Amino acid sequence: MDVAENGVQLAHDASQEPAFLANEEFNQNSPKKKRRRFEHAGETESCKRCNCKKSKCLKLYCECFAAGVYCIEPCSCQECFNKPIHEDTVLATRKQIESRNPLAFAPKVIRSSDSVPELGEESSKTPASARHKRGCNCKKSSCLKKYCECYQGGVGCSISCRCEGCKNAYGRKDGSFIGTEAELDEEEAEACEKSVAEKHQQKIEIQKNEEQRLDSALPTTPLRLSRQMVSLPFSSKNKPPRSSVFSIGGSSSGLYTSQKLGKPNILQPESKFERHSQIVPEDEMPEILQGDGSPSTGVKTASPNSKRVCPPNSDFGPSPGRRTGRKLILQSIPSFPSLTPQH
DNA sequence: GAGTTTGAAACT
DNA sequence: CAGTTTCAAACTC
Repeated sequence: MDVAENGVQLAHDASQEPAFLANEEFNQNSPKKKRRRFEHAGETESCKRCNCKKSKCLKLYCECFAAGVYCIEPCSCQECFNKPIHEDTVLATRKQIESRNPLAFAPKVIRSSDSVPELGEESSKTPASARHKRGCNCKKSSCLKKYCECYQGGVGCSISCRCEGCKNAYGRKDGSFIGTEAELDEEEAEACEKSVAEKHQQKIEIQKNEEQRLDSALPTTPLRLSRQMVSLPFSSKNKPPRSSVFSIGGSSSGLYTSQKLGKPNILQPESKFERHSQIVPEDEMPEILQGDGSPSTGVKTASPNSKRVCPPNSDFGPSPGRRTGRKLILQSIPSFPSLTPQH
């Protein structure tokens, strides 16, 4: 039924709406440019976008919407309402969803190196350095495919999962770690590993450095925010920064950021995340975690091929923003900023 | 590329 | 809260 309608009622609240994405209006309704995920081919620029047909991109089914970003050109969605033009609808809908589930837009994968929200106990058992917020409910995939949100996020299953026959390579529900991440790396590890395995194993050092910086700022905050969906490659290509370049858009970071600083952050106790988004100068640092992070550090990724895959949510939640080339780290954006109950 | 499978999200 | 339906991604052919 009408999602839009329902949402509208709340719309007035949207007045606070932050800057969503910068945008103009991109009708990408053209079904022609169907571009699935980054599959194998165009990992370069088209990392991933949604392909919604019925949800109008106003439900969590839509990855863009779920991630808190507007749909942009590469999307192949139809009847998309997840655009700046329909800002109020989007915000209203989000509110509605959040009212139902406050954590709906929170990062699904929570890095719990040290601070585990609630599943603290198992955190010690699970090897993975992160955990899925709600846990999966897989029955047939054995948590070995991307159907599994835990697996997809590169994290192990935890007791919160209700999966059956869990074989999650990143860590099973029962705590038995399959151990060898090596296993992973054969497969798509290439993709994810960059975020996961690699991180855990090789780049520990770098990670430390980085994390110190980032984490220090946000101890508990999921980094998922660091979505670097920048399509900067245009810099030289001169591709018109179609509004869609959400990201650095100056005012908008790509997420529907409502920067109400005083908001009660559910996950983030500290309300002081200013949007000092640390933007990594792309000129200098193309990709931090990417693997090729910095040659100088020497800790580079082990992957022979420097294929940069853009994991949907490598380690931080499904981020539509793939690390295309450079990354913009906005650590400050509240994960589910958008609409916090203003009361 | 079309069709199938899968599990989250949404709905009842 | 549990069962069912809807949905879009992941996957297979």
